[in-house]
Formats: sequence, structure tokens, C-alpha cells
Amino acid sequence: MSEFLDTAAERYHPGLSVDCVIFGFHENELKVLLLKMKHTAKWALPGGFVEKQEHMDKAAIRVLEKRTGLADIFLQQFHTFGDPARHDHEMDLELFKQSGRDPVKDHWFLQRFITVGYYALIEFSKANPRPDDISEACEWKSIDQLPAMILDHRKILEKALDTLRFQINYQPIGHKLLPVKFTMPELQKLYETILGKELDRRNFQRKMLAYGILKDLGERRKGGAHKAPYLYSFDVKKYNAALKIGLKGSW
Amino acid sequence: MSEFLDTAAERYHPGLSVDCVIFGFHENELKVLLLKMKHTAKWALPGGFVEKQEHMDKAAIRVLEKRTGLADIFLQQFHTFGDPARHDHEMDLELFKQSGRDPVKDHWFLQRFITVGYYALIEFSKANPRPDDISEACEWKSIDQLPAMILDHRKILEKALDTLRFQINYQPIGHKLLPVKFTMPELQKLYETILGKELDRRNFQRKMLAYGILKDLGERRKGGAHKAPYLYSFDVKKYNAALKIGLKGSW
DNA sequence: AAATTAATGTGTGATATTGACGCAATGTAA
DNA sequence: TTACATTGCGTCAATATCACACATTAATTT
Repeated sequence: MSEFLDTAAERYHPGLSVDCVIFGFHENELKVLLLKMKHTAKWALPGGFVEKQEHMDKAAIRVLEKRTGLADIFLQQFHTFGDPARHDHEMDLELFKQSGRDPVKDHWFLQRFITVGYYALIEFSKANPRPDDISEACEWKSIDQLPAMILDHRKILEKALDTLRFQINYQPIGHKLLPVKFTMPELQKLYETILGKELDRRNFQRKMLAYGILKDLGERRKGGAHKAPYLYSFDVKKYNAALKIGLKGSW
Repeated sequence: MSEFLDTAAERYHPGLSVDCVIFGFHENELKVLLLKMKHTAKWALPGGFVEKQEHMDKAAIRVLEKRTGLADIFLQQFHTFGDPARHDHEMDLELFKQSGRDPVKDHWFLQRFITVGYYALIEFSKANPRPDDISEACEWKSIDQLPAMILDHRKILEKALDTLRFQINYQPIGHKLLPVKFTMPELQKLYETILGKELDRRNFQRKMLAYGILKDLGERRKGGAHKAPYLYSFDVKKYNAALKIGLKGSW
């Protein structure tokens, strides 16, 4: 941390950070990847700073790859948070002290920060969550059982979720969040979770199939306690073509 | 300009600007307010810097009020542009020279800038466009006859338009862009311009009326060369309520 | 091994929305 | 007065949505 504070002013763009809301889907629940910060009970969104001549999107990708071990992540910028009150100056001073130094006036780290929010959709099972230097844990948390979070991270997360909901007909939600093979009930659960409401099983299936973006694999997922559902895959080409004009239909 | 360069580093957040895409509707055309820059043939979006402890949204409002003379403007943040190549370092140096000074290394103004894009919807007839210090004109330009623009401003404008199109069912487009009283053909033209395609007159009317967000004023707009159309107003309360859940319907 | 259970697969009809038109009414200009 | 372009109102078939019923199936229970 101390070394970071020394070199940050040279390396990074002043007063600018990126924060990532990383979504995953597991056991019929929508989850986000959060970091448990050291020296506090609160959790944080994975974030980082933007190097002086680095593309902002690139900085977000860097953060994402570090935390998940994945490359080629689906990423979307959704909002920039520019309230001067969003940063907790007291907390910054605290971090400074913990690094064993006296707060320097006008230090790079102590100025006001703007943060750019990105959301990512990743396949849960492929990720390998890893904490960073300033955190002691990196875990998936269900979006309806979120722990206390630092600063305005809760607000950022909510905004990401709102955006995801709003763009549901224009983003490859299913393709990025589900494994290659999935069942119709799984796909439905995903939609229900994002939309926050239940859908009629039969109407959902009819509509999805009508889009013509699914490939019926013929196989069934055995092992469940009841009738085995069919497995599907996305026809990526048709899926992307359909998303360009938007999957029509109100949910 | 020279004075600005001296005090900027103290007053403003480093490497951060806001740019506004100000939309207006006039003579059946969607227009944007642009500034003609001094010493170059190119035009620019009205923009500005963010004061050190100022809310970013507030900075955008400040810019808007200065350029249009209007208060209480409808404003939406839509995207942040963080490509380091977006700024034209040569042009910055040129501006520096024109202020009669030698480029100082690492000067506040010469660093890399991130810009946050906002779009505004205003009632054309109420605005009083005024140029600022570094521009010699401030005019409305039709979106299908745009002049050459500096930096990535053209791209920013396109993105604003895409966003507007995307959010058309969730933003008070008509209410903010049209005068209090308007005719159905006018409202339709507005939608057609934003969507970039023609709509059936009769179906449009049926749908609009079905939303229940319009008040029929009973009056007609005389003076046109043909049958006089009725005048309408928005029922703001119902309009806003409808926008919350979105005006359902595909255009 | 048969019955039970709780899912899944398939289908159907009422209702609402959409898209593509027809036609009469109206204000100005010829 | 007539011609004409535009507006107001209406129709109808095609499509989409919504709310269900019923048959099928894989594991579990009896």
C-alpha cells in the first residue's frame, strides 16, 4: 500500500477510478463478485485506477481479469458517478494512517474521485475469484443477500442492475451468464431473477423458441428428481443478429 | 484564455470535462446546439470543466444554462469517453500558443482528458444561444446536416442520438422538446425524426391517444394550407407515470 | 414392480396489439 | 365553387399476449 501511494501520482490518471459489477448466475441466483476489505467489515466492488495513457475500458478489463482469471470478458460501461460526497474522506485518511504515514496535503490519493461503472457478465463456473492486496476475500454474493458495502458501492450496484434490466432485450444475457448447455427452466430462472418477477413457464418457452435463437440439442439433463428437461444451446449467430434489433416483447 | 490557463489547475478537477449534446426540435427537424470555434473551421459541443468539489451533474447544468439562458433543463448522462487518443494533443498545443505562451510540460490543460457526455432536451423557441469565450458562434444545426466537428465530438453526438433512440419509451421526449401546445402531426414528426423512419399517421395517433397521456385542447391550429389539426398538451402527471414503466410498444 | 410425485412438453381459446389500409371532413388556394 | 392536400375516424386481418388444461416423464416411494 505504501509503495502504491508513492508511485500512484505518476502512474495513474488523477481523481479517476473504475469499478466493476461482475454478474454471475449459480444455483438459480444472480450473484455479484465482491471483495471483503481489510480493516473493516465492509465489502467493495472490484475496482482500480486508470493508467495515464490507458484506455478507460482497458483499465476495467485489467481489473476484471485480475479478479476472475478470465480473458475476453463481456463488459459494458453503464454510468459515471461524480458526486463529490461519494468519497469518504475520513476513510481515506484512515487507510493512509494504516500504511504508516502521515496524510500529506493534496496527495493524489486524498483528492476527490470520479468513478466509472462497468458491469460484466461471466460464466460462473469458469471464474476463479482472487482477492487483491487490500482485500482479504473475494466471493460471490447473491444480489438479494448483499453485505454492507463501502462508499456508494451499493448504489453503483443497484444502478448496474437497473441497467441490466433495462437492456435485457439488447444484451446477450443468457449466452454470457449460462454454460454452453442449459435447460429452458434455467434460462427462465435467469430472466426471472433479473426482472425480479415470475413468468409463465409455457409462455416463456413459446416466446423463446419463436425467436429462433436456440438450438435444441436433443439431449436431456438427467439426474433431477423429475422429468428430464431438454438441453439447449444458443445459435450465437442468430442470437447476435436478433439482439441488434432487440428481442421484441415486453416481459 | 491565458488567465484561464493560469487558474485552471487550482479550480478544476484534473483531466475531466463534460460535454453536452443539446437537442431541440424546430421546423420538423431535430437539431443540436453547436459552437463554432475560433481559429478553426470546426464546430464543438458545448462543454466545460468540473470544479474541484462540484457535483459533475452540476457542472453540466452550469454549461447548459450558460449556453442557452435556460434554467431547469432536462439532462441525462449517457456515456463517458475514455480513449486516450480522443484528445488531439497538437490542437491543445496550438491553443496554448495562441494564448501567447510557451507550452509548459505537464500543464493541467495538456494532460489527457476524460469527458462525460450529457444530453439535454429543451424547447427550441425558449433558448437563447450564446457563444462563449473560445467560440465565435452558437447555432442550431440539423442532425442530418452536421458540420465538421473537433476531436471525437461527432462520435459523442452519435452516441447521444443512439441513446435517445434507445430510451424513447422511457424519456419525456415530447414534453421537453415540443411547446406546450402541439399537434399530432408535429408529435409524429418528432418521433419519426428520432427513430429515423416513417410511421403510419393513423396508427401513430391511435397508439398515442391510447396511452392516455394527452389532453385534447379542443382548439385547432389555423393558418396551415390545409385542414386544421387539433392542438394537444401533455397530461404531465399521467405522462410521467406512464414513462416510469415505459410506453409499451415497438416503433 | 407399480404407484406417486413434481416437474416438463405440448396445446388451446379469449383478448389485446399491430400493421395496412379506406373514406369522409376541412381549410386554403386556384 | 372547385380542386387538393391534409386531417379525423374507422375497419379488418394478422400477430402477439395472457391465462389456463392436459399429457408425459424420471426419480422416489410404497
